[in-house]
Amino acid sequence: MSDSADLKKAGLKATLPRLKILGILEEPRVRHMTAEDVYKALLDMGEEVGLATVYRVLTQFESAGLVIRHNFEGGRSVFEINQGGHHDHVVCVECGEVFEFYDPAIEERQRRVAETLGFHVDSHSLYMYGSCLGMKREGRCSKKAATGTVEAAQSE
Amino acid sequence: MSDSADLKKAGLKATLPRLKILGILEEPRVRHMTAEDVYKALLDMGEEVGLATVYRVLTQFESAGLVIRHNFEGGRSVFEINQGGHHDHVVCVECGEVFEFYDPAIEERQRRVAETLGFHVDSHSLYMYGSCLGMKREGRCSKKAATGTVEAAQSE
DNA sequence: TTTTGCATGGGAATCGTTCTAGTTTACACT
DNA sequence: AGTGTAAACTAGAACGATTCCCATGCAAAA
Repeated sequence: MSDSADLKKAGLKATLPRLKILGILEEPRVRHMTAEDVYKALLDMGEEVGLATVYRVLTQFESAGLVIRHNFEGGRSVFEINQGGHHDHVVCVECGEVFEFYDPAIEERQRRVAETLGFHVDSHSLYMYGSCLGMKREGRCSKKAATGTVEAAQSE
Repeated sequence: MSDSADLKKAGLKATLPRLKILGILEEPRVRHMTAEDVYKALLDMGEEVGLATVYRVLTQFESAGLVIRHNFEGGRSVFEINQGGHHDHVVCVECGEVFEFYDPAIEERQRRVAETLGFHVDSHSLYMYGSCLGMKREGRCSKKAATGTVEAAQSE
Protein backbone atom coordinates (compact mmCIF):
# COMPACT_ATOMS: atom_id res chain seq x y z
CA MET A 1 0.00 0.00 0.00
CA SER A 2 1.21 3.53 -0.68
CA ASP A 3 2.43 5.73 2.14
CA SER A 4 -0.23 8.20 1.18
CA ALA A 5 -2.94 5.64 1.74
CA ASP A 6 -1.34 4.57 5.03
CA LEU A 7 -1.58 8.13 6.26
CA LYS A 8 -5.16 8.63 5.19
CA LYS A 9 -6.16 5.39 6.83
CA ALA A 10 -4.64 6.74 10.03
CA GLY A 11 -6.76 9.88 9.70
CA LEU A 12 -3.84 12.08 8.70
CA LYS A 13 -3.62 14.23 5.63
CA ALA A 14 -0.93 13.10 3.23
CA THR A 15 1.27 16.16 3.44
CA LEU A 16 4.78 16.32 2.06
CA PRO A 17 6.60 16.37 5.41
CA ARG A 18 4.62 13.40 6.64
CA LEU A 19 5.28 11.44 3.47
CA LYS A 20 8.99 12.20 3.61
CA ILE A 21 9.28 11.21 7.25
CA LEU A 22 7.37 8.02 6.69
CA GLY A 23 9.61 7.24 3.75
CA ILE A 24 12.73 7.69 5.85
CA LEU A 25 11.42 5.44 8.60
CA GLU A 26 10.57 2.78 6.06
CA GLU A 27 14.12 2.50 4.76
CA PRO A 28 15.12 -0.92 5.99
CA ARG A 29 18.65 0.08 7.02
CA VAL A 30 17.67 2.52 9.73
CA ARG A 31 14.98 1.02 11.89
CA HIS A 32 15.75 2.99 15.06
CA MET A 33 16.11 6.74 14.78
CA THR A 34 15.91 9.73 17.10
CA ALA A 35 13.92 12.78 16.02
CA GLU A 36 17.25 14.47 15.38
CA ASP A 37 18.33 11.60 13.12
CA VAL A 38 15.17 11.96 11.08
CA TYR A 39 15.64 15.71 10.89
CA LYS A 40 19.21 15.33 9.65
CA ALA A 41 18.16 12.75 7.10
CA LEU A 42 15.61 15.24 5.76
CA LEU A 43 18.22 17.98 5.53
CA ASP A 44 20.56 15.61 3.71
CA MET A 45 17.80 15.01 1.19
CA GLY A 46 17.54 18.75 0.71
CA GLU A 47 14.09 18.94 2.29
CA GLU A 48 13.02 22.09 4.13
CA VAL A 49 11.34 20.65 7.18
CA GLY A 50 11.39 22.16 10.65
CA LEU A 51 12.53 20.18 13.65
CA ALA A 52 9.28 21.04 15.38
CA THR A 53 7.41 19.41 12.52
CA VAL A 54 9.49 16.26 12.86
CA TYR A 55 8.61 15.99 16.54
CA ARG A 56 4.96 16.76 15.89
CA VAL A 57 4.67 14.26 13.08
CA LEU A 58 6.48 11.51 14.99
CA THR A 59 4.13 11.99 17.93
CA GLN A 60 1.14 11.86 15.60
CA PHE A 61 2.48 8.71 14.00
CA GLU A 62 2.87 7.20 17.43
CA SER A 63 -0.74 8.01 18.34
CA ALA A 64 -1.87 6.54 15.05
CA GLY A 65 0.12 3.38 15.68
CA LEU A 66 2.36 3.90 12.67
CA VAL A 67 5.52 4.07 14.74
CA ILE A 68 6.68 2.83 18.13
CA ARG A 69 8.49 5.11 20.54
CA HIS A 70 11.23 3.63 22.70
CA ASN A 71 12.70 5.12 25.86
CA PHE A 72 16.15 3.62 25.78
CA GLU A 73 18.77 4.51 28.37
CA GLY A 74 20.05 8.05 27.91
CA GLY A 75 16.80 9.92 27.96
CA ARG A 76 16.08 10.54 24.32
CA SER A 77 13.26 8.91 22.40
CA VAL A 78 13.97 6.50 19.59
CA PHE A 79 11.39 5.80 16.91
CA GLU A 80 10.84 2.70 14.84
CA ILE A 81 8.26 1.99 12.18
CA ASN A 82 5.50 -0.34 13.31
CA GLN A 83 5.32 -3.24 10.92
CA GLY A 84 2.96 -5.24 13.02
CA GLY A 85 5.08 -7.88 14.71
CA HIS A 86 5.89 -7.07 18.31
CA HIS A 87 9.48 -7.66 19.31
CA ASP A 88 11.92 -6.82 22.06
CA HIS A 89 15.30 -5.10 21.88
CA VAL A 90 18.94 -5.70 22.61
CA VAL A 91 20.99 -2.51 22.66
CA CYS A 92 24.78 -2.41 22.47
CA VAL A 93 25.90 0.45 24.70
CA GLU A 94 29.24 0.57 22.91
CA CYS A 95 28.35 0.86 19.25
CA GLY A 96 24.70 1.87 19.56
CA GLU A 97 23.51 -1.01 17.46
CA VAL A 98 20.03 -2.35 18.14
CA PHE A 99 19.03 -5.96 17.62
CA GLU A 100 15.51 -7.28 17.78
CA PHE A 101 14.17 -10.59 18.97
CA TYR A 102 10.88 -12.24 19.68
CA ASP A 103 10.35 -14.96 22.22
CA PRO A 104 6.85 -16.38 22.48
CA ALA A 105 7.56 -17.93 25.86
CA ILE A 106 8.42 -14.52 27.34
CA GLU A 107 5.31 -12.97 25.82
CA GLU A 108 3.16 -15.70 27.27
CA ARG A 109 4.64 -15.35 30.74
CA GLN A 110 4.09 -11.59 30.65
CA ARG A 111 0.50 -12.07 29.63
CA ARG A 112 0.01 -14.43 32.51
CA VAL A 113 1.63 -12.15 35.08
CA ALA A 114 -0.67 -9.32 34.03
CA GLU A 115 -3.66 -11.63 34.20
CA THR A 116 -2.74 -12.73 37.70
CA LEU A 117 -2.53 -9.11 38.79
CA GLY A 118 -5.80 -8.20 37.10
CA PHE A 119 -3.89 -5.60 35.13
CA HIS A 120 -4.89 -4.41 31.67
CA VAL A 121 -1.73 -4.07 29.58
CA ASP A 122 -1.62 -1.38 26.89
CA SER A 123 2.02 -1.85 25.94
CA HIS A 124 5.12 -3.53 27.18
CA SER A 125 8.79 -3.34 26.46
CA LEU A 126 11.82 -5.41 27.23
CA TYR A 127 15.32 -4.05 26.72
CA MET A 128 18.67 -5.71 27.28
CA TYR A 129 21.73 -3.45 27.43
CA GLY A 130 25.29 -4.63 27.12
CA SER A 131 27.97 -5.20 24.55
CA CYS A 132 27.86 -7.14 21.33
CA LEU A 133 31.50 -8.25 21.40
CA GLY A 134 30.52 -11.74 20.42
CA MET A 135 28.55 -10.43 17.48
CA LYS A 136 31.46 -8.25 16.45
CA ARG A 137 33.50 -11.36 15.86
CA GLU A 138 30.95 -12.41 13.29
CA GLY A 139 31.17 -9.02 11.64
CA ARG A 140 27.73 -7.92 12.67
CA CYS A 141 28.64 -5.13 15.07
CA SER A 142 30.61 -1.91 14.55
CA LYS A 143 28.52 -0.74 11.62
CA LYS A 144 26.56 1.82 13.58
CA ALA A 145 22.81 1.83 13.33
CA ALA A 146 22.61 -1.44 11.50
CA THR A 147 19.96 -3.81 12.77
CA GLY A 148 19.50 -7.50 12.95
CA THR A 149 16.53 -9.63 13.85
CA VAL A 150 16.52 -12.92 15.62
CA GLU A 151 13.71 -15.36 16.14
CA ALA A 152 14.21 -17.14 19.44
CA ALA A 153 13.81 -20.88 19.55
CA GLN A 154 10.23 -21.72 20.42
CA SER A 155 10.16 -24.46 22.99
CA GLU A 156 11.66 -26.85 25.51
CA MET B 1 23.91 -1.88 58.82
CA SER B 2 23.89 1.89 59.18
CA ASP B 3 23.41 4.10 56.14
CA SER B 4 26.70 5.74 56.99
CA ALA B 5 28.51 2.43 56.75
CA ASP B 6 26.68 1.61 53.50
CA LEU B 7 28.00 4.79 51.98
CA LYS B 8 31.56 4.26 53.11
CA LYS B 9 31.53 0.73 51.80
CA ALA B 10 30.52 2.22 48.46
CA GLY B 11 33.50 4.57 48.61
CA LEU B 12 31.42 7.66 49.32
CA LYS B 13 31.84 10.07 52.21
CA ALA B 14 28.93 10.03 54.63
CA THR B 15 27.72 13.56 54.08
CA LEU B 16 24.43 14.88 55.35
CA PRO B 17 22.74 15.21 51.95
CA ARG B 18 23.70 11.68 51.01
CA LEU B 19 22.44 10.26 54.28
CA LYS B 20 19.16 12.12 53.96
CA ILE B 21 18.63 10.99 50.38
CA LEU B 22 19.44 7.40 51.23
CA GLY B 23 17.05 7.61 54.14
CA ILE B 24 14.25 8.82 51.90
CA LEU B 25 14.82 6.08 49.37
CA GLU B 26 14.76 3.48 52.12
CA GLU B 27 11.29 4.42 53.29
CA PRO B 28 9.25 1.43 52.27
CA ARG B 29 6.26 3.43 51.06
CA VAL B 30 8.00 5.23 48.26
CA ARG B 31 10.07 2.80 46.26
CA HIS B 32 9.99 4.67 42.95
CA MET B 33 10.84 8.35 42.94
CA THR B 34 12.03 10.92 40.43
CA ALA B 35 14.85 13.28 41.35
CA GLU B 36 12.20 15.95 41.77
CA ASP B 37 10.25 13.74 44.17
CA VAL B 38 13.34 13.24 46.30
CA TYR B 39 14.06 16.96 46.24
CA LYS B 40 10.53 17.80 47.35
CA ALA B 41 10.69 15.21 50.11
CA LEU B 42 13.85 16.88 51.38
CA LEU B 43 12.22 20.30 51.32
CA ASP B 44 9.25 18.92 53.20
CA MET B 45 11.64 17.68 55.87
CA GLY B 46 13.04 21.18 56.11
CA GLU B 47 16.40 20.19 54.65
CA GLU B 48 18.40 22.68 52.61
CA VAL B 49 19.61 20.55 49.75
CA GLY B 50 20.07 21.73 46.19
CA LEU B 51 18.41 19.98 43.27
CA ALA B 52 21.80 19.65 41.61
CA THR B 53 23.02 17.75 44.63
CA VAL B 54 20.07 15.40 44.42
CA TYR B 55 20.88 14.60 40.80
CA ARG B 56 24.59 14.21 41.50
CA VAL B 57 24.02 11.98 44.51
CA LEU B 58 21.48 9.81 42.73
CA THR B 59 23.90 9.30 39.85
CA GLN B 60 26.67 8.42 42.30
CA PHE B 61 24.37 5.98 44.04
CA GLU B 62 23.57 4.43 40.71
CA SER B 63 27.25 3.99 39.88
CA ALA B 64 27.83 2.50 43.30
CA GLY B 65 24.96 0.07 42.81
CA LEU B 66 22.95 1.49 45.70
CA VAL B 67 20.04 2.50 43.50
CA ILE B 68 18.57 1.45 40.16
CA ARG B 69 17.59 3.99 37.55
CA HIS B 70 14.53 3.31 35.42
CA ASN B 71 13.57 4.94 32.13
CA PHE B 72 9.83 4.70 32.23
CA GLU B 73 7.61 6.21 29.55
CA GLY B 74 7.68 9.98 29.60
CA GLY B 75 11.41 10.46 29.50
CA ARG B 76 12.21 11.20 33.11
CA SER B 77 14.34 8.95 35.27
CA VAL B 78 12.85 7.11 38.22
CA PHE B 79 15.05 5.81 41.03
CA GLU B 80 14.55 2.87 43.32
CA ILE B 81 16.74 1.56 46.11
CA ASN B 82 18.62 -1.59 45.19
CA GLN B 83 17.83 -4.25 47.73
CA GLY B 84 19.40 -7.03 45.80
CA GLY B 85 16.57 -8.95 44.19
CA HIS B 86 16.09 -8.12 40.51
CA HIS B 87 12.49 -7.61 39.48
CA ASP B 88 10.43 -6.22 36.64
CA HIS B 89 7.78 -3.52 36.68
CA VAL B 90 4.13 -2.95 35.93
CA VAL B 91 3.20 0.72 35.68
CA CYS B 92 -0.35 2.04 35.81
CA VAL B 93 -0.52 4.97 33.44
CA GLU B 94 -3.64 6.24 35.17
CA CYS B 95 -2.67 6.45 38.82
CA GLY B 96 1.10 6.22 38.48
CA GLU B 97 1.34 3.25 40.75
CA VAL B 98 4.19 0.82 40.20
CA PHE B 99 4.00 -2.88 40.92
CA GLU B 100 6.90 -5.26 40.90
CA PHE B 101 7.11 -8.88 39.91
CA TYR B 102 9.71 -11.53 39.33
CA ASP B 103 9.34 -14.40 36.92
CA PRO B 104 12.22 -16.87 36.79
CA ALA B 105 11.03 -18.28 33.47
CA ILE B 106 11.28 -14.87 31.81
CA GLU B 107 14.73 -14.30 33.27
CA GLU B 108 15.89 -17.65 31.99
CA ARG B 109 14.58 -17.02 28.47
CA GLN B 110 16.26 -13.64 28.37
CA ARG B 111 19.53 -15.17 29.46
CA ARG B 112 19.21 -17.71 26.71
CA VAL B 113 18.38 -15.18 24.00
CA ALA B 114 21.47 -13.17 24.90
CA GLU B 115 23.55 -16.30 24.89
CA THR B 116 22.29 -17.26 21.46
CA LEU B 117 23.24 -13.83 20.16
CA GLY B 118 26.66 -13.92 21.81
CA PHE B 119 25.69 -10.73 23.61
CA HIS B 120 27.06 -9.72 27.01
CA VAL B 121 24.20 -8.27 29.07
CA ASP B 122 24.98 -5.55 31.61
CA SER B 123 21.40 -4.81 32.55
CA HIS B 124 17.91 -5.50 31.38
CA SER B 125 14.50 -4.11 32.07
CA LEU B 126 10.96 -5.17 31.39
CA TYR B 127 8.07 -2.75 31.78
CA MET B 128 4.37 -3.30 31.26
CA TYR B 129 2.16 -0.21 30.96
CA GLY B 130 -1.59 -0.17 31.31
CA SER B 131 -4.29 0.29 33.88
CA CYS B 132 -4.77 -1.40 37.22
CA LEU B 133 -8.58 -1.30 37.15
CA GLY B 134 -8.76 -4.84 38.36
CA MET B 135 -6.45 -4.07 41.24
CA LYS B 136 -8.49 -1.02 42.13
CA ARG B 137 -11.40 -3.26 42.90
CA GLU B 138 -9.29 -4.91 45.54
CA GLY B 139 -8.40 -1.54 46.97
CA ARG B 140 -4.81 -1.66 45.89
CA CYS B 141 -4.81 1.15 43.34
CA SER B 142 -5.66 4.85 43.69
CA LYS B 143 -3.24 5.41 46.57
CA LYS B 144 -0.65 7.13 44.47
CA ALA B 145 2.91 5.97 44.70
CA ALA B 146 2.14 2.91 46.73
CA THR B 147 3.81 -0.27 45.60
CA GLY B 148 3.04 -3.91 45.63
CA THR B 149 5.18 -6.92 44.90
CA VAL B 150 4.13 -10.15 43.32
CA GLU B 151 6.02 -13.36 42.98
CA ALA B 152 4.98 -15.07 39.78
CA ALA B 153 4.16 -18.74 39.86
CA GLN B 154 7.25 -20.73 39.07
CA SER B 155 6.40 -23.47 36.65
CA GLU B 156 4.16 -25.28 34.16
C1' DT C 1 -13.46 31.75 -5.66
C1' DT C 2 -14.09 32.49 -0.91
C1' DT C 3 -14.13 30.30 3.32
C1' DT C 4 -12.56 27.30 6.79
C1' DG C 5 -9.42 24.77 9.20
C1' DC C 6 -5.62 21.89 9.71
C1' DA C 7 -0.38 21.81 8.85
C1' DT C 8 3.89 24.07 8.68
C1' DG C 9 8.32 26.53 10.01
C1' DG C 10 11.07 29.18 12.99
C1' DG C 11 12.01 30.85 17.09
C1' DA C 12 11.04 31.29 21.85
C1' DA C 13 9.86 28.74 25.90
C1' DT C 14 9.94 24.80 28.87
C1' DC C 15 11.50 20.66 30.99
C1' DG C 16 14.71 17.58 33.01
C1' DT C 17 19.37 17.38 33.85
C1' DT C 18 24.33 18.74 34.16
C1' DC C 19 28.04 22.05 34.65
C1' DT C 20 30.55 26.00 36.95
C1' DA C 21 32.31 28.83 40.58
C1' DG C 22 32.94 29.82 44.91
C1' DT C 23 32.08 28.09 49.68
C1' DT C 24 31.70 24.47 53.16
C1' DT C 25 32.44 19.92 55.14
C1' DA C 26 34.21 15.22 56.29
C1' DC C 27 37.88 12.88 57.76
C1' DA C 28 42.90 11.67 58.45
C1' DC C 29 46.44 13.29 61.07
C1' DT C 30 48.46 16.21 64.72
C1' DA D 1 40.12 18.72 70.28
C1' DG D 2 42.52 21.50 66.14
C1' DT D 3 43.70 21.78 61.33
C1' DG D 4 44.82 20.88 56.25
C1' DT D 5 43.18 19.15 52.07
C1' DA D 6 40.42 16.90 48.91
C1' DA D 7 35.86 16.04 48.22
C1' DA D 8 31.13 17.67 48.45
C1' DC D 9 27.97 21.33 48.74
C1' DT D 10 24.72 25.33 47.03
C1' DA D 11 22.88 28.40 43.73
C1' DG D 12 22.48 29.66 39.49
C1' DA D 13 23.82 29.46 34.68
C1' DA D 14 23.97 26.41 30.87
C1' DC D 15 22.56 22.61 28.20
C1' DG D 16 20.11 19.28 25.11
C1' DA D 17 15.75 17.41 24.02
C1' DT D 18 11.18 18.50 23.32
C1' DT D 19 7.07 21.42 23.08
C1' DC D 20 4.68 25.72 22.48
C1' DC D 21 3.32 29.78 19.93
C1' DC D 22 1.78 32.13 16.07
C1' DA D 23 1.91 34.14 11.65
C1' DT D 24 1.80 32.04 7.15
C1' DG D 25 0.61 28.39 3.76
C1' DC D 26 -2.24 25.28 1.60
C1' DA D 27 -6.01 22.11 0.51
C1' DA D 28 -10.82 20.48 0.90
C1' DA D 29 -15.54 22.33 1.42
C1' DA D 30 -19.01 25.64 0.30
